[in-house]
Amino acid sequence: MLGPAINLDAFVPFQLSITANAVSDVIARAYRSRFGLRVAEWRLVAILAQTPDLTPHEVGIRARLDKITVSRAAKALLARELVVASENPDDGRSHRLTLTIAGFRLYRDVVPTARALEAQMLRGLSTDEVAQLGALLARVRTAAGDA
Amino acid sequence: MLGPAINLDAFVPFQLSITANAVSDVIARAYRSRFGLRVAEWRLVAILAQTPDLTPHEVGIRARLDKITVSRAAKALLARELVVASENPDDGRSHRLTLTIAGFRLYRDVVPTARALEAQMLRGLSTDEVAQLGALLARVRTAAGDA
DNA sequence: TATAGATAGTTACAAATGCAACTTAATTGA
DNA sequence: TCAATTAAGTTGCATTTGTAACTATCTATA
Repeated sequence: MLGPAINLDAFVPFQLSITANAVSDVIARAYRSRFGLRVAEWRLVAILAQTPDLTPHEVGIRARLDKITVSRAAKALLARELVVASENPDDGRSHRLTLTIAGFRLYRDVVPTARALEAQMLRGLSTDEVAQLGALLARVRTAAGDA
Repeated sequence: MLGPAINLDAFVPFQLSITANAVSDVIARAYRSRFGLRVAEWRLVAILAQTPDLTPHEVGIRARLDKITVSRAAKALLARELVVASENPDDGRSHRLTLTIAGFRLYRDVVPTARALEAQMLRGLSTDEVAQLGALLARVRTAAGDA
């Protein structure tokens, strides 16, 4: 072996992957079982709750989801009438997505769960440590070439 | 809305997910294109390089992979003769996995790439910050109920 | 020492994800 | 202005991943 072997447990990409998986497993199961939402759908809801009338393209940028995933998530939400699509006067290829009243209601119901799960995962971390974690992740993301 | 809305960008599970995805995209593509390995297969190789003669069950624990994923990864590595299976004298249901010479050679070839990718993602972080990130991730993992 | 229950691992099937091609519309620039 | 190129979004197909059921073996205990 030229150079030291790799101990997986000390390998940051591994740590990151297993942590994100552990967290997202818990969250994905909770959203699905309680609200019938996949994570991508939840992201759409959360984004549209803050900013209505976004195109799928704009949603994708904010949610960090590719266009196919946005398309499928939007399809599911449209079918459940949690979202409506309206014409986009600026671009005929596209349309604008907005939450319906039911969509907002769902969002309002999900938020406490989302907050509680986040709090559970961050229990034991101080406010400073949470901020540190966020900052470190942002720097890693940039270095990894966040697309 | 009861309580504040959720800003996805400030939501730790979201930050964690998009960071892990950004990192694992880069890594998965590199391993696959350069060595024909998926991430799970790479984990098996890395673990068996450190500790030979592990059962799939033991590999799964160390690699944080479920038994199906280990089974499939082992199948692929066995087919490429990067790994061999031998009888497990302690348990007839199981077997022991070990890297072949070719497996070790592959490992040796992958390590520099793995190190370089990790370094790229951690560029700009001090040694202390890397340690901090690792420690914070470990604590989040535990709180998320690392299975 | 039978036998019931649990565990290791694989296989078969279902669901989700990713890629490529397609449609429609906008943009560019002769 | 009118091709040629680019971009938004969707659909279909292939690959990947996850779930359930199954076989074989081990463990516990009556």
